[in-house]
Amino acid sequence: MTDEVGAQRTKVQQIADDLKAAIERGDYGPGDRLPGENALAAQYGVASLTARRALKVLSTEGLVESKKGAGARVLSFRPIRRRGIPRVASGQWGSGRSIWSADDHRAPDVDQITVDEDAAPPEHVRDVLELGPDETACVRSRRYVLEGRPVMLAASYLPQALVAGSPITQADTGPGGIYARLADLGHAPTRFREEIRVRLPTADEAARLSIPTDRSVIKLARTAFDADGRAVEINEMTLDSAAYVLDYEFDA
Amino acid sequence: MTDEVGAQRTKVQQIADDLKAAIERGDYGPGDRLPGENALAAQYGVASLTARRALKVLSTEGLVESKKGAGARVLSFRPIRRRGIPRVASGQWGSGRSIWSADDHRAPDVDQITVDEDAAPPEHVRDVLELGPDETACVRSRRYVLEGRPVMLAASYLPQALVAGSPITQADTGPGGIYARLADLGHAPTRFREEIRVRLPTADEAARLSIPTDRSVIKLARTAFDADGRAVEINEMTLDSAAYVLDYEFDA
DNA sequence: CAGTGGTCTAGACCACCCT
DNA sequence: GGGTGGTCTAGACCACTGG
Repeated sequence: MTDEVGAQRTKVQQIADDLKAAIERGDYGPGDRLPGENALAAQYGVASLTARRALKVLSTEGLVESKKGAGARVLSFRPIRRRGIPRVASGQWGSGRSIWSADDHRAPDVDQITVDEDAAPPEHVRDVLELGPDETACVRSRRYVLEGRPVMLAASYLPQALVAGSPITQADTGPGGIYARLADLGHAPTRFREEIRVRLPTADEAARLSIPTDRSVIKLARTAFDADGRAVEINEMTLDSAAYVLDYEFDA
Repeated sequence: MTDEVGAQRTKVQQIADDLKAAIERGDYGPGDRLPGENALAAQYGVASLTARRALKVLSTEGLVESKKGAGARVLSFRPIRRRGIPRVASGQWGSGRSIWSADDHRAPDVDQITVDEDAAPPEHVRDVLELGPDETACVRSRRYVLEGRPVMLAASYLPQALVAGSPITQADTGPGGIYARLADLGHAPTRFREEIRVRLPTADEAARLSIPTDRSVIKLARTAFDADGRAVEINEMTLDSAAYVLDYEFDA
């Protein structure tokens, strides 16, 4: 007996596991359509709602994409590797193998770009940036799309008083991006903190990322500090949790 | 107009948002029982299944705990901050201090401890540890429980040939833990890589963590390299995604 | 033992896709 | 227009909790 206490499978899980195994075996390749809920219901002798819930599991996990009129189609899943700490002297360590295969080097498209002056940024942003009661923030928002698939939302907050008049308030920040411009202003980032949480997306996040509402997103907040220890930027990122592998490499 | 394309709310979302707002307002404090599905169904004029799905959203998010005979009770949510980098910095593990004391100030209990010789570790573990076809791995598995709530599973893999006969193969590894013993063996970890993924739990993981099957877990794989660049340990952690904030701090 | 949530069935209406 | 998934209703049985 291989029964595990508490690990008893429901019908939904049974069917979902079967489908996953079939995909893994290659019975269904990328772009192929899985059996519909009615076909599955007939095949397994269950109600169609039960079959649907099994399909829903796969779409929540990001293995398939379910569209209304069409069926559930298998996605070609190639996670993106995001290196949190830039490589320095990578030579000998570059050969260390990683646990999960994932891709680098694919440049995403960027759209939905907005640059605004925000008089009322979130409270935690005000706190970390140490904004006075009348101070505003410069907010740079954008969306990253890889191979037609939205994978990340990002919103950078900077003290408006610090960046007013600089290219940071323009759509195009020039070579080197925001950090190079902060350096021009005498506030080059020297230290970073990244904080990671996982939660369900808001309705708006789910819509902009084109993910089901029960697919988790990774909230990744990076704070940049200048040499004086002042927080000069907060970048709040929202990642499709099925699309990313995060990577941090550091010395003891 | 504040209409957002694709952000239209379903009844389930409406009810779930109302309940969340009520909890946030303090209408329901930690330990309080939310209205049952029948009460909600009557109150909103919807089917009980619809009300249940709203409650399910909250339990997926970790705001409440739903038990069969009892209702859905509000949890006191205090996420654990796990500092990725200082917690393994040298000096922390040489001094007999436990790794967890570098984290929050709350020390978890550890149970479900097993130490085994595993002849067939997962393929990616074989690869990274560069195990030969006949080599085995030492697997140290345990579960961390904080304030009665399971929050993390962990399994460390080490080359059996490297650690055979050392305290690493014992339940109690002595002061400083695994890393201090690896240092005794001349393979002190000098560099670490942490890789982070998010996915749905397996039935077994969900059972051991006592979380619903649709609550995501964070898979955190830490690889430790010695001075020669050899991978000497892989620690595969499985975190309740609602219980943790991960934190990485580093210089530019 | 009454009430609860967990799972499942049977069937409905709608919006959307594809042919 | 037929088939699909998304949402919802109405009702059933079971396992478990609590008084």
